[in-house]
Amino acid sequence: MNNTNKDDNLENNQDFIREIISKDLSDGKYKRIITRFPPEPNGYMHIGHAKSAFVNFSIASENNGKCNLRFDDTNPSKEEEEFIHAFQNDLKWLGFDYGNKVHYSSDYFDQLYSYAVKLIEMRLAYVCDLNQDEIREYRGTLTTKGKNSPYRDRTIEENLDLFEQMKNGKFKNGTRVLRAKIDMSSGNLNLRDPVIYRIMNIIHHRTGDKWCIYPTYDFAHGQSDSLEKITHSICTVEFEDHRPLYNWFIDKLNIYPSRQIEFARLNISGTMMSKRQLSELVLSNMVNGWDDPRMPTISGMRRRGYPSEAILDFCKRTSITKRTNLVDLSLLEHCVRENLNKSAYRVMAVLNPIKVVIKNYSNDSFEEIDALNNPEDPAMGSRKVPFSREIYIEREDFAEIPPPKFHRLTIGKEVRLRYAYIVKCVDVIKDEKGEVIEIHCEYDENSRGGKPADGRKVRGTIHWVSALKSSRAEIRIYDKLISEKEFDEENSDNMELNPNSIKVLKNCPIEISLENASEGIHYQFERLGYYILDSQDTKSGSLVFNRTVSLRDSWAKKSSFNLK
RNA sequence: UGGGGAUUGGUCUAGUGGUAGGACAACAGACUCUGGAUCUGUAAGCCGAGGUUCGAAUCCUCGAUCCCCAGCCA
Repeated sequence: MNNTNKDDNLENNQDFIREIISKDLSDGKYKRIITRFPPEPNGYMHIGHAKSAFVNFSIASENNGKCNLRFDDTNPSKEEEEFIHAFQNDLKWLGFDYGNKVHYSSDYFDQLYSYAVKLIEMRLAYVCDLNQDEIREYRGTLTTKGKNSPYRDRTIEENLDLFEQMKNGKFKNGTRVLRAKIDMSSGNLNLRDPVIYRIMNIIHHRTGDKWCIYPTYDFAHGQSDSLEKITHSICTVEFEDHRPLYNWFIDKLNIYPSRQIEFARLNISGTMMSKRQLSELVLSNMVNGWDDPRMPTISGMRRRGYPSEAILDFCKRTSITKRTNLVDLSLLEHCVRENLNKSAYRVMAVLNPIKVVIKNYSNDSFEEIDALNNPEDPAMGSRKVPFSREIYIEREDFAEIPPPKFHRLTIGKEVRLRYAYIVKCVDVIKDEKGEVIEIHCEYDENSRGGKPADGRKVRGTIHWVSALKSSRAEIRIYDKLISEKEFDEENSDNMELNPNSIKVLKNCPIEISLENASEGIHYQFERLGYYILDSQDTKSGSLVFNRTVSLRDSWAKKSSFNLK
């Protein structure tokens, strides 16, 4: 019984946010939980967003509540329609249900404007004529207090009039702002009379030219939460010191009290998660668009072949805390492999081919060998793979002078060609430089299917592709985007990609059944890794495969011989 | 004497005064027609110093280190 309890506890482990919510529910504070996922449409959705969406959507659904998708579109200078569509597409692909209503902060521009007027009327906001530099000067520094703006004590009437003129486009960009009147001596800089409306003569993607003043994040986010009756507004820790401001507006405006709760953002080794850096990669063409398979974007991962279930599983495994973290990429890859191992079709392809001639096999014929589509799941059936006198194998699978414990092909030794025959290497042919260019073997005709008739053990099994009857493909191998473990956010000189982040192999022999490969199907190239057809660059007759992730390779690690 | 947050094996995390547990990574072995998968095992941790207590990762005190904040970005 103790054991049972212990197991239950382990499974029901609650993070601190779920604890808060459970308590709020049991205290009767709320009847129904409403969360929100509030991306700014200024880039594509990435795995960090996915984590946040996962937290918000799953907490809502666990409690029979709902989660609103809300685009935080208060800054028309950065936001674009394209990103809104892309986000919705990615969200759907991941399986998040945001119902049929999409919310926008811009839905509340009218309401927000009247909140601002209300604040002015309460003497809690004022129009400030200081320019940007002056505002910064007056704000003080981290260790010194700020001082009051000379415009802080304008009359309500004057403020109302000026604010209306701001709205009516009477002033140029940057000449005036509306500020909340709080406390210029606060230790929290967010409370030193924060700007809540700024003049921007820019067309908004949804409201067009209706507005030339736009609310800032601080003035829009909390009130939008409140208007949607969001019970728990979950965001990342860098907003922690905005919370007093968030609460200040709710309090002064006397509106529905949403509660902001912060948790640490997700970081993954070998990649970067900042929207700024990611868009820089795209804009500078350092990568090939937002859906470049090396990108940590959802569209990049999809194109690379990461299944949505694996991404969700990863989000679930990286739990919710406030600590700064750097999750090892290997956890994500583990989730991907675990998912794909069960579902991917096995096929054979050779990345670095060398020709093998089977001297005692008839020259002019080929035969069809049965091969399992997935040994993990016999229900996935089998297929025919053509076998012939000339085949390709992986260069790494042959060694003239084998290192210790080498279970592959070497002169005088036997190896099994997967699903086909046992072959023994009898000779090699070298070029002028002494490099092996062709391997000569003899096959055991009584080992069809890979089973020697006399039952002898053959330790090594290698993959192969018929030279007579096969196809060709371009294969793209990816590695981590950046080589440094972490790198400086602000220093863009540091934006150096891992030079090996992509490797393109052309004209690789692949099993002929792959000519019918279709988009979105996951394949395991046996002994190599998981691959998927590239959705952008595959044309009929010219196949391009992306490596999703390699198979774990305990030999490569062990063997200094094989180190690349 | 600015404000806010955090600190458990290499990494992520559980623990809420009573044997520090899990996952990833690593290592060793078993098994195997994928050196895959699977299985078994090994190593590895409470930031530090005091205190309270029969007993402290947990409570108290002092200290250390790291992260965030000086956008009219979010």
